[in-house]
Amino acid sequence: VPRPSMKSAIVEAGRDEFHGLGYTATGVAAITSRARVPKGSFYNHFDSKEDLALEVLRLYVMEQRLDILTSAELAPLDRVREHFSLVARQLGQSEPINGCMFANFAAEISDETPRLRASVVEGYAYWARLLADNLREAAGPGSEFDAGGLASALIDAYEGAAVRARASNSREPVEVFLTRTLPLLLAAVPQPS
Amino acid sequence: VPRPSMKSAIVEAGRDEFHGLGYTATGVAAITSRARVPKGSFYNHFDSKEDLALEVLRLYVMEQRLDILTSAELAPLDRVREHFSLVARQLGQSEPINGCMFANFAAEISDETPRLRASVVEGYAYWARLLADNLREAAGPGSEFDAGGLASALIDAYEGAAVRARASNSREPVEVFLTRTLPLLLAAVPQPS
Amino acid sequence: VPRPSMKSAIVEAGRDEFHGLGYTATGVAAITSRARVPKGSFYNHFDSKEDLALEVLRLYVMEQRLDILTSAELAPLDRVREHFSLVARQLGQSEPINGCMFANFAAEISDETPRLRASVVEGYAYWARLLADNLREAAGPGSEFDAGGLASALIDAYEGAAVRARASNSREPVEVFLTRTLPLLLAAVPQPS
Amino acid sequence: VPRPSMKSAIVEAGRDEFHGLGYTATGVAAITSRARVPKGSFYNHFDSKEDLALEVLRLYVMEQRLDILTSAELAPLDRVREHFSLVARQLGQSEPINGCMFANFAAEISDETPRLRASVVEGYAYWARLLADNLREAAGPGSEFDAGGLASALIDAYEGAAVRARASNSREPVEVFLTRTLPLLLAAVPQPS
DNA sequence: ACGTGCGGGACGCCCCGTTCAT
DNA sequence: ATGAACGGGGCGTCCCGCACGT
Repeated sequence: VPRPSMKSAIVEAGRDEFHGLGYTATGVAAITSRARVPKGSFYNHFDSKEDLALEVLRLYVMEQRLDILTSAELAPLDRVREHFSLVARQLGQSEPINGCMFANFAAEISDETPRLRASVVEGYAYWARLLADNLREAAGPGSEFDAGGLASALIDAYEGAAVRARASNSREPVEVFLTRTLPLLLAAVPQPS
Repeated sequence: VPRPSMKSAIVEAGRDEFHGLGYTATGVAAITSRARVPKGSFYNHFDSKEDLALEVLRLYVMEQRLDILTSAELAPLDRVREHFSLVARQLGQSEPINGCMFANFAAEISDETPRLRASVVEGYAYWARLLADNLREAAGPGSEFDAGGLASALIDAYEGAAVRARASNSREPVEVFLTRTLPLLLAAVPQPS
Repeated sequence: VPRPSMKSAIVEAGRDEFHGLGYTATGVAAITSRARVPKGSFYNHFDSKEDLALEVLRLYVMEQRLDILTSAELAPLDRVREHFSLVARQLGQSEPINGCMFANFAAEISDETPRLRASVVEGYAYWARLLADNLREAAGPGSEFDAGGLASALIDAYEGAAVRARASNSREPVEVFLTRTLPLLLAAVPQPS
Repeated sequence: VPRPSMKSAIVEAGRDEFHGLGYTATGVAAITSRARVPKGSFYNHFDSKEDLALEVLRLYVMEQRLDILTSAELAPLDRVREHFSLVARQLGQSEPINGCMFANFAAEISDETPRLRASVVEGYAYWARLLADNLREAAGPGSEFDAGGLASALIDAYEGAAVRARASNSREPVEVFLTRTLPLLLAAVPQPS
């Protein structure tokens, strides 16, 4: 069986088109065409283009190396470093550089797509929670420390690098994030004595 | 002198629509409707929607408080702090929060709009240059210091906060940036003894 | 009985509109309106207005009484006479007189519509070939005779009458062609002794 | 002053654009652009695009070598031969071949442009009258002979060759007309004994 | 009972021929 | 004499629903 199912083909095609062109600029026809699926068949699997985007975002979260943030084999801060190192390198590998799908969606979101907005916000929250847990663990018990704020700061810095990399189609922002921003921010984690 | 030009009305309407809905999702009809001009008048002033966006971006740069970055009355680092404080506060004032236009465009850019991409990249470069000049001046002569890298880091962090604020329609990312990220990054500027 | 497709309605409406107003002056909206189909349905069946015109031309060829040119019951020259008699009479029957679709398209053709040009040229060549075959057969074997040239001359004379009839909305050019030009040109066919 | 006046520049530009693209496909903007004339200035000189076309047609008649048809130095039939020889050669010289403007307009004409139709019909009638006069003179007094019919036949044959030449962008129809059709038709003129 | 070709109308960006006010 | 206003329309595409065919 060459294709497991038509639905997954649509999801993959939608993911790639959304990533490259953006949500609004991507048409349903472009998705079904890329997926080699009959045009009218789209709405058997998804109620709307927005529903497909929701599914795409859900899978995108699972593809990010969030599992590393709970790895038992690494120290908390090493998990964070390794996680960002992997996703940032991955960000700069595609040609052209399409940025982070969360940032791209976040920039396109408006009141027209409330479920998309909710999904993005939830994704950010989930990501921030995982990061904050590690930061808090690294700081050790008893230390007064806004782990949530620092987690958000890390995400923001990464997302900003992602959009700038997309716009310039350059890996330079990725390098800046990894060598400059990430170490500076992680240095703010109080070390247990 | 012919009739009073409606060009400025078109530009303002375009700026607001682009900021709120995004470049792709904004139709020319929505722009002319908001500007209260007939549809056909649009193309007397702009050859295409992309050309209007270029003009909107050009004006957006001029509206950002970049002048503060060359203020003679402030110390270099204070200029940077004041600049980001103003633009970040401004970012969080609109209702809903529409983010930074540069980040929004950056996330929508693809090979379909090469002139838009060039304009965004140029805008980032100009901004980074102004920031780097101040950081270098603050570090003092003779100090080994990658001012350009730190300037890019500052921009990335701000832009990431902007997109997250837009997605969540929340001022929290702005606060995180001002209270967390900005001080941490500026602390990396070496102080002249 | 298959579901009544709207494609044929579109083709017929396109044929009539093209014939009456010309290719450029006919809008897709006018076609769909005459065919009583929604606008978006047009592009389910044709990729462009030019593609519809190609189909219309194809069918137009089939509607011309070219079959008479291969009739087994007539002598070669009688086939030619009968063919032109039928198409010329048909030309003058519509109200108003819309001319020959080939001539009309030929006059509108430019580099903007290369496929249309190719189709018209091919149609002329096909027509000329059928005519030349009859002329050659009428001349008998062994006679030195430019059948192709005379076939083109016949076509040209007919097409000229068609455009003049269209312009003047008069049947007079048709009569001139049938009573004057056609006999004179056919008299040039050498008779086998 | 490089240009005698703006009006003549508009007329020349209109003539060339109409000839190349056709009346409907030619926009007023294309005309003023080619004429290097301000766009809004068009309607100072012409009440409408149709009025410009009327003027273009009027001048087109004057540019055809109709004067030869009244030349005192040639025999009547030689005048006709020379006239068609000149206009046909001229027809095949431009690159691409744009056909005869009369035929092109005739094919585009509909009830939407009644004045254009009247002008084309009048032009044909004038042309036919000049030709018929020569044919009648060549036939000599007292001969029963439909000079008007033959003149129309000549025009039709020429016009048909013109449209076919335009469509195919080939000089072959011109040659066919000159070497085939024209001699055959002129042979029908009765010679005075 | 499912999967899809086609229907369906609103809308995309852009340009039309024309008139107005300066 | 002209640059802009003006509204309607150009062709093509949007996202989506329906009803038929297997």
